[in-house]
Amino acid sequence: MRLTAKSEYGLLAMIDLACRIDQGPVSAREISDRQGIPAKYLEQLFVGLRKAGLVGAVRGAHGGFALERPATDITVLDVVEALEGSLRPTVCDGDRAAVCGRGDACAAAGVWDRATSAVREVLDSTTLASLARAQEVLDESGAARGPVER
Amino acid sequence: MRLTAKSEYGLLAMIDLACRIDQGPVSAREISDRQGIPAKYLEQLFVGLRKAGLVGAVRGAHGGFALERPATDITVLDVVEALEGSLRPTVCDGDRAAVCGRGDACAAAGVWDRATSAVREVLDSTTLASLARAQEVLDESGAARGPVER
DNA sequence: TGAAATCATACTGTTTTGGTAAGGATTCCA
DNA sequence: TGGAATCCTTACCAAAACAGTATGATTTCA
Repeated sequence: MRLTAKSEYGLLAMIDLACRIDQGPVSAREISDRQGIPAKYLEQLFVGLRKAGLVGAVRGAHGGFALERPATDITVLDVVEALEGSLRPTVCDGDRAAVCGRGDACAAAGVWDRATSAVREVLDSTTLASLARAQEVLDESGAARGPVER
Repeated sequence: MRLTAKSEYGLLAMIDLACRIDQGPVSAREISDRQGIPAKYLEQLFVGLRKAGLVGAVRGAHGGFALERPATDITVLDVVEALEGSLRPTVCDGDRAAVCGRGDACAAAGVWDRATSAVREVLDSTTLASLARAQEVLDESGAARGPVER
């Protein structure tokens, strides 16, 4: 169970797309500028997102990416697993269970499973739509107070 | 937020200790044999556990380690944080929040926070006492069915 | 055709991980 | 008193993961 920059960048990019669903394809370059994500790195992330069926790509000039499903049907878990692989316990999974020589008869394994399930539940119950809406509200109130300090 | 072999090994060792509270100090060597943990690596882990006040050490021949508090007062979170440091989101924490240039005005940050809180809650609501008890039950039923296959 | 954009693959410097090595310090027991 | 057992400390190391960069091919529009 690991959450790295891939998840962070990927989620920012997906929220960005969700905020612009009716504007046609959005280029990776545009998103990388807006979100402060290294351009070439973001390109790689979009490969994963596309292969997972979360975004569609339009190649060539004026191309870009767009959500392939409604934002209400894409969860944060979808994004994370597209980029980081299946979200399993990093400890005591698969072969590692053999470490303690107990297999199923290991009391510790249950704790890691419950922790992973708890994360999955949080990520799976949050949709891109709700995050995009929240971000728009934040942007509006921020704009009302003036530009963001950097 | 990362759970590595340190947490897995450390928790196994602590459960081992909790199952032997009334037997005086238990040596690292003994635990490493029983749990299949590299001996010298386990020694390092005990340094962290001792500095966190979770175990007490007795040096010299017939020395070893013992729980410093009742097993009912030690949670899995205590063990994990003693070994891995404070359990915070690995994404969008501290300086990383500056990545998106939004600071507090970032909708994504809330998701990572909720995920981390969910893990903390699971780990903090599980005590060594309950795990030790569960392990003893598993060991008994396993012993009744014969030796564990390896 | 040329610019804009995705797609694919390979490379790289840094950090983390999961140990190992070597020896020192302390305590018990014969 | 001298081992032997045990914890303590520090240093070292190889492999993997991470966070990008680099290069170039391919596709599309104007």
